[in-house]
Amino acid sequence: MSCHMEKEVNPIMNASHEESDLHRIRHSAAHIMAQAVLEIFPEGKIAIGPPIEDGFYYDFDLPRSLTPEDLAVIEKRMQEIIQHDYPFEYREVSADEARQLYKDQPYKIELIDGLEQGGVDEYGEKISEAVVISTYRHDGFEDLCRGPHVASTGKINPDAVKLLNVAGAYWRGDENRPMLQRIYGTAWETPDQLQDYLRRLEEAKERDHRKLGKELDLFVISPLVGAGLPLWKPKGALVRQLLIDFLMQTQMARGYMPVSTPHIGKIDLYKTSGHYPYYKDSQYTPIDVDGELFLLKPMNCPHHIEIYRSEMHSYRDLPLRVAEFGTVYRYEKAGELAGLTRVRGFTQDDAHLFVAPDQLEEEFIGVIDLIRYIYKSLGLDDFRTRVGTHDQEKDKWIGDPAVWDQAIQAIINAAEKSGVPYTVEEGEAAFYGPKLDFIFRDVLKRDWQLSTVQVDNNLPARFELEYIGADNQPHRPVMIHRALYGSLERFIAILIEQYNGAFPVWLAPVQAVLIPIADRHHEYAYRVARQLKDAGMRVEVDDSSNRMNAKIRAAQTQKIPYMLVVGDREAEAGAVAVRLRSEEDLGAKPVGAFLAMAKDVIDSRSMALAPEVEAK
RNA sequence: GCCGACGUAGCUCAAUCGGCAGAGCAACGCUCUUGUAAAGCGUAGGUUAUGGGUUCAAUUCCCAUCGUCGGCUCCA
Repeated sequence: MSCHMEKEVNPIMNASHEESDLHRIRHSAAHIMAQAVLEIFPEGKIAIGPPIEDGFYYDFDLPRSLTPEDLAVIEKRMQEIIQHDYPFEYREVSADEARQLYKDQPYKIELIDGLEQGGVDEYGEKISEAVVISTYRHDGFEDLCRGPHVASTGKINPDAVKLLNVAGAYWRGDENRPMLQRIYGTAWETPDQLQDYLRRLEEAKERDHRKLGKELDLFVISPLVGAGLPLWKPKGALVRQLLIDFLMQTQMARGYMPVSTPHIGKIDLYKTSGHYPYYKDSQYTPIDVDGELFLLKPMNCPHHIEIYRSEMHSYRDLPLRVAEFGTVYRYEKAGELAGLTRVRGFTQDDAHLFVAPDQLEEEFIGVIDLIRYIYKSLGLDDFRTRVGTHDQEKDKWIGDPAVWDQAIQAIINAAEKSGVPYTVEEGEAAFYGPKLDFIFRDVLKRDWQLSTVQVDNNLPARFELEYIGADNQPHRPVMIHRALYGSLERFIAILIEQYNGAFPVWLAPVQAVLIPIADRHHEYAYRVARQLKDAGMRVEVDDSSNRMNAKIRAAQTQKIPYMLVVGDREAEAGAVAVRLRSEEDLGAKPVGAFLAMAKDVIDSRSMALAPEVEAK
């Protein structure tokens, strides 16, 4: 539930390309790999092996763990099989024939049972009726499969296939079932495409926020403090603070009011809210304070509600918007932690809007507008939105269906009027109400749910919230939970990767570095630095004994937007020689002219470093 | 939590079969006073993640713990 959870959307595979050549190649490569593995481990059991985005995998139950050396052997054997150019032969079999064929393969038997009963297909997806059971055979290997495949193994380019890694995976994705070994591979039409893909993987590694965070001194995670509890170093904390200030200022201009609440609260608070005990598993053990139990807060909403309840409200007060950068703590299993994207303590840019029911749509429009403004300011333009509605069939939601329908309609109307493209996805709602999520696709083509706007009629009821209407009667407000950055930690991780560490000037921890050529230029460099600092810029002087070239290299590595070289000529002219991190040389400029240009770039939150120069 | 890999100086990495723990960068000192991506020389820096075990001898082999990475599961 949520008060906006940081939910991550995994890379989505586009299912509509089943018939494509790449799909066939990858599916066929999976079969060939399974053959090669079974040749090495004749007693091995095979599970499933589908194509996926960028490649394929196959799951095995083997007598021992696979090593990287095994992968090399398997890959070599795959290439031989490919070169033999065995045809793929399709045939249909009855369930009994299939069971006979795979009598030593318990996972296949389970799949066959599923196919026969019309329950689930070989990928575990629901199918409505019994399907034809088919196999594909090449060389001596016959696998249960609906296809399609390439005509023969030789249609695959042996130099465009590569096995990548081994990983554990539960059979049927169920943690109560056996852990299998999954081999991931990638396959393309040409060796060039494979090389491109491998290069993309390398690039992703270079952009990784964990690597850049270290190199740029943004944050550190200390095992002594604890896993999943990041520490912000001065430069990272500065970026974080700038993002907080930007959003808070923007929000206040739009009628939000800042509030601030503590990190713990009585367990009774969460019992009233309904969060406890249903979400016990992701909460930490309660703290005993003089015999009374307190929880580290896993969400901010109950605290905010108590602020609302602390006084009487008139309909004239609504919408009432309270906002806080609130740090919450949630238990994540050790193996799930990852850099800043999955942590145990994180800060939400949380806001709760208390509105009259008839204000819902308009308030939603306002939130959508705010989100789009912030995204645009940060250069995040590749996103889509999703209206999450309740699952019609399951009993996973609470409340009056008519109220749900009203809320969904309000959200859709707001999306329509705002002109944001959206999809409606059943079953994606919070259990207490529908929501609108903003899903951002990053430079590495991964999808992340960033912003979420959720309608809640449940908490107002549980806490018996009221406002006095124009009719002098008490009425129940509707709550909107809203997070824009979501988790500040995750958001900054995404920004670091999006910018590849090169923050726009207004966000750059150091905006300019003065590079004196010789010691005799230090005094002038300090004077210019003082002038820029007085104007509000974040400036450093590199007064090390290094050569100018080394200073430039250091600044480039730190992705500092402006390098201001000062030597005899500049000192005499009252100028700075401006080099941009994008490697453009703007030449010498009077200090005042540089400052005016930089201030303009900063104040406008421009993504570019200078007018007429492209963002980089 | 589960499967697997890994953990050596602040950072990036070496160290043959179990036989004296090393380099580059960074730091510090000295020299050089420099014009758009790394000047030269020197100094210092280590309980090889932590704890235990095997051994004449452990960075190396074994066990446990902590942490990281790739996945799986989970993500209010």
